Amino acid sequence: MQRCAPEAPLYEGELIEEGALFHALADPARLRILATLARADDERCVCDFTVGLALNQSTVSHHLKILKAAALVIGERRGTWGFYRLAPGARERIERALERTLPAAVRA
Amino acid sequence: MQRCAPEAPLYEGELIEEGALFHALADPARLRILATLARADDERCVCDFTVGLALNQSTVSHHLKILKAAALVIGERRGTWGFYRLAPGARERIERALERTLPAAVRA
DNA sequence: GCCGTGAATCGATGAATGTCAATGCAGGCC
DNA sequence: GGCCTGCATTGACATTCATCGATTCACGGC
Repeated sequence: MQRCAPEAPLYEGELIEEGALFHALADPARLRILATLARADDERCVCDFTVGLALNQSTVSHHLKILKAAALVIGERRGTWGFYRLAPGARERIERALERTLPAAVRA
Repeated sequence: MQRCAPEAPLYEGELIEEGALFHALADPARLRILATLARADDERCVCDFTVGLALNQSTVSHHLKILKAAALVIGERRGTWGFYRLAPGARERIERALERTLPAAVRA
């Protein structure tokens, strides 16, 4: 392969963390969970999602685990029920990841 | 299963399109391509990515196809070489998808 | 036309993922 | 204690995906 330009290094960052964060957002079921929590302003029971999404209970639990691993939600268990809420600063973390990838400020 | 609350519908939108958009961002190689294009302010040759990323040429082409399908980049072929640039409004589309999912304005 | 070159496409393969059924676990209630 | 209930975890399975090698395609130069 011959070069079409003398030199052209590309962005050096690895963006592994950003990829993992966006990956957690790459599923409609997880997005609906996040959208619901964002509009709730308080916690929601796990059974809400089991009923609302047309998904098995174990599948819902699986998605919640992924969202928790990505630090987008926080979960708490009280008695028999489990409650989840949006993690503080969840949107800000996504916005920062987006800013690191596609800076809004036009380049030099 | 018994309900922990009398009624609790969840977010009604399907968020399929948003999921597909975030999926395009859910890979470090694609993020590096986007980050490079965002900082370039003009087009970049495909061979740049083939050299820069430690990936096969066909793999790079595959990722570029995904980014193009997500309308995040636009590609053009001039002669033997192929050139890609960031699609106008790419960042805005992502921000709107984020806004639909996690509205910044606090809820009613 | 015939090569050479860069990029796109095809086919295959191994890994990761979403989903469900079954099981395990912790807490409440009798 | 024994049982029920809601959630988490495990195992299995089908699908999707990232990656590569080989092939094909489009263009330029001879």
